Amino acid sequence: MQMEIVPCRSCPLRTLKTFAPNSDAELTFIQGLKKQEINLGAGAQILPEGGRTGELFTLLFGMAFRYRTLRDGRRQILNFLFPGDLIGLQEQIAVNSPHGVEALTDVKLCAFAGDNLWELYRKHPQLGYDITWLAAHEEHIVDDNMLSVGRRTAIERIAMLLIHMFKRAEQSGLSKDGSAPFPINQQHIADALGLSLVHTNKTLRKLERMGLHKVENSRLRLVKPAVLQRMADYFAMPLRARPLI
Amino acid sequence: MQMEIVPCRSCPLRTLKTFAPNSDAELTFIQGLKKQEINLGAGAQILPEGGRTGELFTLLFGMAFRYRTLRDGRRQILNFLFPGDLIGLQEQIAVNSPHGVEALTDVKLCAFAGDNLWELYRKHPQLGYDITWLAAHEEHIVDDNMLSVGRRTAIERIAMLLIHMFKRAEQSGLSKDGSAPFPINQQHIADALGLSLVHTNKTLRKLERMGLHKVENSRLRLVKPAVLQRMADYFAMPLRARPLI
DNA sequence: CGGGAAGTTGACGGGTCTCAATGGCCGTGG
DNA sequence: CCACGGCCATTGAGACCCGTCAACTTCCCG
Repeated sequence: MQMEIVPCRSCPLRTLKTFAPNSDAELTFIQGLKKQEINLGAGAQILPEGGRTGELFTLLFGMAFRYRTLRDGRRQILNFLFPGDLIGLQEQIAVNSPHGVEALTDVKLCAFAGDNLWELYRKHPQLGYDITWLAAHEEHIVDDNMLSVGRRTAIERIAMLLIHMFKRAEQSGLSKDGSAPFPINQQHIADALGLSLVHTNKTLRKLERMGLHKVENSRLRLVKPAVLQRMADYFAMPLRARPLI
Repeated sequence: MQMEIVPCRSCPLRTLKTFAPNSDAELTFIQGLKKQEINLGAGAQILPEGGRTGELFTLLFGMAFRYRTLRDGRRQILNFLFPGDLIGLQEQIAVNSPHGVEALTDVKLCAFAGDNLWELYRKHPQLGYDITWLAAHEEHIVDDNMLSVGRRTAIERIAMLLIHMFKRAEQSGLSKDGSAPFPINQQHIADALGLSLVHTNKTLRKLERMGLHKVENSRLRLVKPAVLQRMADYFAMPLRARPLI
């Protein structure tokens, strides 16, 4: 899993138009914050639920998800994480991490010491603003999921999840030839949508039989995106270019 | 509804131990940001869903809620807002407000011009950090609700909501004599928990008949908080004193 | 006294859950 | 090379939680 460390300046993510450019001074500073690069395998716990690491990560490569569980094991996936997403911000405000983060694929993380965060705000206010932006953006995604889980029917929820995963992968430069990586199983989908595994399977198959999407080799293809969007009452908001720390 | 404007320095909220103190310079700066004080009646739209005001508010007095709706009218309440909560931060990252905010009681708002936000980060990085804290904290609350809506049963959800509302009111200095303001009707509860109105009513009555709580005169009293907490698998995280902008 | 909003209750139907069994795929070890 | 086990996907049957429909009451306020 070990690979040479990439300088922030030539981070491959920065070539994507999804991300806003940073000044030279900012890049130098970010590089200074970077403590190490961490590679983990699929299934690894990036943050333990209820634990504490004090570290802050940026996901550089791969996918992951945030989750919480009840004592009897029921699990709720809060949102999925894509390259460029920040991990561990909520830990900064609480004594313990309120949620766990688990890798879906092999991942590469950029690790910062959490106690450097204050220095960032002081020396580079723009980067502070960017972190707020990322926090607000993640909340927006959770809001989206909340609307699904609370008020959409099972078939609408699944349609929504398919669209959402596809769009996010596209924005992260992960899709090609009209298909996006889809490294999750039906249990993940069920836990993200507040459904049972069995009902998730049946609903997913129904959509597939209707010819709206296809999953092959852990890749997702939206065959009739317009129908899916109508079904899910999907509406995307235009966003600023997102910051990358 | 009009009342005289309170200087931030003598804001009654600042006497609560819930909130972290600010330096003199910060208070002066915050006072400078303050554009006006706005009073609205119960039921007023503070932020229109899908609209745009560009303003940022702090809720000084009263309660409100954030929500999103589907085109056919299904509504999901994302979280409830208490004094000290920031309103409109997500608007800063998007072209339009992704959610609506509605007043539950008569409210008093402290209005800032949204485009001053950048100045705040530049001149008072600590306040920038505080805003990130508030954003992360609100996300944590939405995470909590997400776990309820996705994975708790109806009775567990309602127990959770009762505990949560009570604790939040306590922290905001709103409770007295062991009872907290409860300015919401059963439709609000249903929309917050992803339940139907009828089922919410039946479940709420069941808890009341079990003698676990009481609602009288729009005030909530937890009669057997320990039982409710066990029922809901409730666990509160210790937090830093929260910032107040 | 009238009317509307909110709460309450019963009956019924259905969407979703649970239980259970089967098959495919794949890595491992004999 | 094949047997085996484990993970995942799939499917059917039946139960139950929760939604919908509808009627009625209570409360408040004009």
